[in-house]
Amino acid sequence: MHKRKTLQDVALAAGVSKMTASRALRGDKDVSQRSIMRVQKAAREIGYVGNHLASSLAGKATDLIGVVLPNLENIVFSHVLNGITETLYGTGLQPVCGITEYDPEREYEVVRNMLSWRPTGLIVTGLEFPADTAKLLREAHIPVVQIMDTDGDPIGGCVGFSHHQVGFDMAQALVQSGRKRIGYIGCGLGQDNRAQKRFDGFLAGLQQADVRLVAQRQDPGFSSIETGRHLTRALWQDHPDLDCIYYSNDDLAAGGYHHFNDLQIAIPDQVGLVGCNGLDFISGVPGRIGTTRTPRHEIGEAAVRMILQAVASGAPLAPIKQELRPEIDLGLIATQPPATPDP
Amino acid sequence: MHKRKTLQDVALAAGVSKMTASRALRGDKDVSQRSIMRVQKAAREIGYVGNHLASSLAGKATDLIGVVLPNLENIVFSHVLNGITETLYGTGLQPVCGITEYDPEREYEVVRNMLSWRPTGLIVTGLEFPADTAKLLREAHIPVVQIMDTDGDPIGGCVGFSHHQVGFDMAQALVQSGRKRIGYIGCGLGQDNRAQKRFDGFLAGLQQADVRLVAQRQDPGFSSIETGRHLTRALWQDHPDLDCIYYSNDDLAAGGYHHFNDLQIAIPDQVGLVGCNGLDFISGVPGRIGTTRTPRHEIGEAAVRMILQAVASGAPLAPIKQELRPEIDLGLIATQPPATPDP
DNA sequence: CATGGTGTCAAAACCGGTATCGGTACCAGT
DNA sequence: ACTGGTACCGATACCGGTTTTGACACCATG
Repeated sequence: MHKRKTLQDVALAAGVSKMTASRALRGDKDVSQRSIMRVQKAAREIGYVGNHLASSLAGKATDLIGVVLPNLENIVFSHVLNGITETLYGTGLQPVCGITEYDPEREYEVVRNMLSWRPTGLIVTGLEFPADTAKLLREAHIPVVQIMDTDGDPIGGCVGFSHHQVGFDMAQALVQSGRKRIGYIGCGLGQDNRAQKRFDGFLAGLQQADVRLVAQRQDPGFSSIETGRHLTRALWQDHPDLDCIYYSNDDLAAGGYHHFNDLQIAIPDQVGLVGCNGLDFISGVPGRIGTTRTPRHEIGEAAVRMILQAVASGAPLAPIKQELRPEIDLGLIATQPPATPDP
Repeated sequence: MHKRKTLQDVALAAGVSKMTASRALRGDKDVSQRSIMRVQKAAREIGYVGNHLASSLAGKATDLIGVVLPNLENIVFSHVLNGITETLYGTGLQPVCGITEYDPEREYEVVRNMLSWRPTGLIVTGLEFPADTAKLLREAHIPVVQIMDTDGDPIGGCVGFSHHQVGFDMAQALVQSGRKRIGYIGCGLGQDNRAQKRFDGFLAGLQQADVRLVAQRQDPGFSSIETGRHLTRALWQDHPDLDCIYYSNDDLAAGGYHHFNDLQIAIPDQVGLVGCNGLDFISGVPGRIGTTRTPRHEIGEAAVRMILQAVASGAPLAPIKQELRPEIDLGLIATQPPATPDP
């Protein structure tokens, strides 16, 4: 077994005590310039790499920010994580990421595991948690920020947007632009309650406008372009009179886009497609697919800022909601009425 | 300041010693069933959450696997990370992820920071490292696995594929399928030397087939569908006689696809598009865009297995390469000769 | 010259666990 | 009754840093 270099070794090599070496490396005061030089030189020469375990244990505070996300295949969360990472860069803090796969049990384990590293702050996804997980978060005594969703009561800080509102607004916008025969295609509703909230809001929006949802297709699995294509085919076969389809996200909408493209059905003239998230794909076909541009990167940023502020002030994070308004982009749907307008 | 519950508190509440409590919670032997029950009950009641810092420091081994990736916006690396996470799940080990943004200096910091957590193993991206970073890796005395690339000499384990070969094979395949007037579009060549390797291999493959690259367009930034569209427009304006474009990745190819779609130029009849990675988008337009399907999830899996094996055997990881062959899929290009064949 | 402040450093206590080792208590064998 | 083995438990010494405390040298001041 190899014996790693320790601070003691550095001190020995530099001819000072452990303490002085520690202070010198951390840039503490009360160390002579001469000692600093010698310690740094010694550390470099013997290839010393500090031990975060020891320093964090002794210092009672780590430089970790726990981030709990449901999934990383979904690029939405990658973007959030990126926002977090970028904002954290340079602050001396570091993100540690845990994945739950939308599994509450796994989520509990991940949160617990995070907390056992005594992080400085914690960012978790969503507002709803099982009782035991919520207990952990409440009693963590560190700043906790819940992200992505604002439809509910946060435990600590909260940054995101209302998915219900997003669905509602989109329904209203579609009806206003003249679409009346609207279908819905969604994925993973059982696991992802935010998609469910959007759908609920969408239905509420339609109802308020006195428009009925013509039909829907749902799939329990993860969303993908492929799935979007299949569901669209199925829905269209039964309801070729639709003038608009609302998808629970952009991946599915992209699948629909390809399907209608193959059929040479004009988008959005004959049928309008609307997704959610404003992914790269959407800007690849400018104006063709409507979407709600969600501020993913910004959510990551805001969450970090909330934590930084709480850490700086030393006060625990009170339940505060920060609402970031997503932006609806109907693209060409906004300007082009459906090809076969309602009588 | 709030005082966190410690093992001592649990022990006190359970009426046993700290040691017994420790053993009971970890499922060590030499503890009576009665003590186990009482300790577990006490721990639950006072809401005890272990301290990984302390246990790792005392136990001389963490349950961490460091993962160093250049970027997470790029879904390729998300997939790798997912493969790692999934394979690690249930082993008791946990991934910690660091992002370098292709910046060597930042990479050094990230690796150093990782090592300071004394992880059980380390997974890093790529084969080439600056001298100081390489030194860190060599002297880490833990299993190090380098992923994504096999064109070079690894420090420890190595899982990936040859990007040179991928480019080379694609060139050969395209020429064999009858494409002769070939252009190239790429991104971020300065930072991402794997894209550069593919390009080099591609050129070598063309040369061997006695075909000259007609033209190329490159952009220093990150790849995106938008960028692919712009570069394609630019390239096509100057060279409307191309019968094939090779893109450094699928995002760019998707941009090209949209561009030609708008122009109503037949794909792949008039111009064939080929990317790299086999992303979801490609299967969304089946057969229309060629690609090289890279085993991203598998790379993550294999890297973890290498580390697990090294940990189990206790031996340091010798420089071993594991080559995973990507799979070329030309789609319709394979069966449809270009519309205006070479005379 | 005594006094006190300042800059520099080292010894010791401590952070919250685990490894080690040496005890008890209890039972079976003789 | 004595021995030996086994199951269980706890005191103690760490792990590798940081914080605290205090000592010492040096200088300026009254």
